[in-house]
Amino acid sequence: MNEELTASEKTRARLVEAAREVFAQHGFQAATVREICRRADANVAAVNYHFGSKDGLLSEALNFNRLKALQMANDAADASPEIRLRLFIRDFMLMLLDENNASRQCQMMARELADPTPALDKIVFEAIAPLHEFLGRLVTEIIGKTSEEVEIRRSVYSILGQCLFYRNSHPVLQRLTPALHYDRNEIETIARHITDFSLAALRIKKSV
Amino acid sequence: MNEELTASEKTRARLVEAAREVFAQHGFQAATVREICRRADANVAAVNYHFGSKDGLLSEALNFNRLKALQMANDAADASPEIRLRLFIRDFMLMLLDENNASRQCQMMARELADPTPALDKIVFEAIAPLHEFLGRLVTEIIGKTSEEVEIRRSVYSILGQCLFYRNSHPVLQRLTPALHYDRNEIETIARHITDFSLAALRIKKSV
DNA sequence: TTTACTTTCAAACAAGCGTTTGATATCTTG
DNA sequence: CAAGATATCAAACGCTTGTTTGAAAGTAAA
Repeated sequence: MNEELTASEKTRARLVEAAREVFAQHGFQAATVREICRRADANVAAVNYHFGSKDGLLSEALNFNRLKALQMANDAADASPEIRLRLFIRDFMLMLLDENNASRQCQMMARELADPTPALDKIVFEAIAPLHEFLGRLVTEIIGKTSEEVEIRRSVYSILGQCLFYRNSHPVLQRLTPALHYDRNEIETIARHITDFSLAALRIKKSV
Repeated sequence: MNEELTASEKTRARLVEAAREVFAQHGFQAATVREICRRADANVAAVNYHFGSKDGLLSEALNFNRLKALQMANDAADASPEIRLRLFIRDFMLMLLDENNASRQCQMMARELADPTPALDKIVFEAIAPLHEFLGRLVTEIIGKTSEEVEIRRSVYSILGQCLFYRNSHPVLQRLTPALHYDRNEIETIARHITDFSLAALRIKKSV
């Protein structure tokens, strides 16, 4: 995979990968250039040489391809909106929570949500706005087009809020139930719960 | 109100109040003692003189009385569990979102959830664990005692996740819908939505 | 008023941060 | 091979952080 890359390009790639790990784990502000370089086995000056600044590295590390691919695959799926919602929540939670996840962009994203950084605008308009619109369409399909837009939006918030809770409150949940760890089974069970909970709520709205 | 306090006690009180503002706004780590002291009109050394350290100030600033009072009042209310859930979510959201809220402990708490600090243990065991248990009892009353404990817990997470979303994702939501601002009406509408959404989902569980 | 104690203050400290520097090593190319 | 561009490195820079210091100001009791 790397045999066609120059040494310099390898360093860049290692830095980006290490940055994703550290940003996802600590958040942008708490992450330090020195730790990123330590993990990437690179010199402290490497970040500024290759990316200009810590901000530049963040921009480069942000990549929403997997999140976009997930939505496109879901749109293409030949299934009812209820089943597509179930599918999406499952895939989304796997992205959010799987600790062995190679693509940590989603985790980084979740971390940035509460903590504005110079890159928040890019995150919001390239990834979050489309994600909200995607979920809005799905919810509209489920409860029908008669609902007001603000009601659709609040339902999207209810779904996203449930999903993000497991990530945002992870340190707390781990203290409350020390045995907790997110293996694939656990994540899928959580996703099933969120889907059942949300679909039950949406069905009521539909019938109203 | 302050006429019985010595000058030293007044300084302490100003520091605690300023700390609550700054911690709630920026989070513990991003908050600086210099800004706290500036707002409290005190010298930079005052924090360490009166509280030993920034951590000590955080411990002092944390105060869960309002959150506890809210739960006790709710327990004492003579109403169905559904109505008590509605009441709680409304009061909780008013605490979480009201920008003119005099008691910012809840906002501070919400900020700490994703960002472990030395005070997280205190927050978790003095405030969050009781809050989860409180909601667990309420949910149990609604869906009946036949449900498994883990299912109750996940429903509590679904409710809390919806509530906290509006706070945790506030910077994002404000970029997505710039007109957004949380006045009392808006907060109560949000609380109503979360309650309706959650009760609809819980009723399904009840009948299963 | 004097004495002892408490509280405030400007200044400095040590540590950590992102970033810059200039020399050294490593490639690429004529 | 030699020369020029590119990449890495240890070291330092300027800044901010939480904290400490020792003197000055304020307070209270004898």
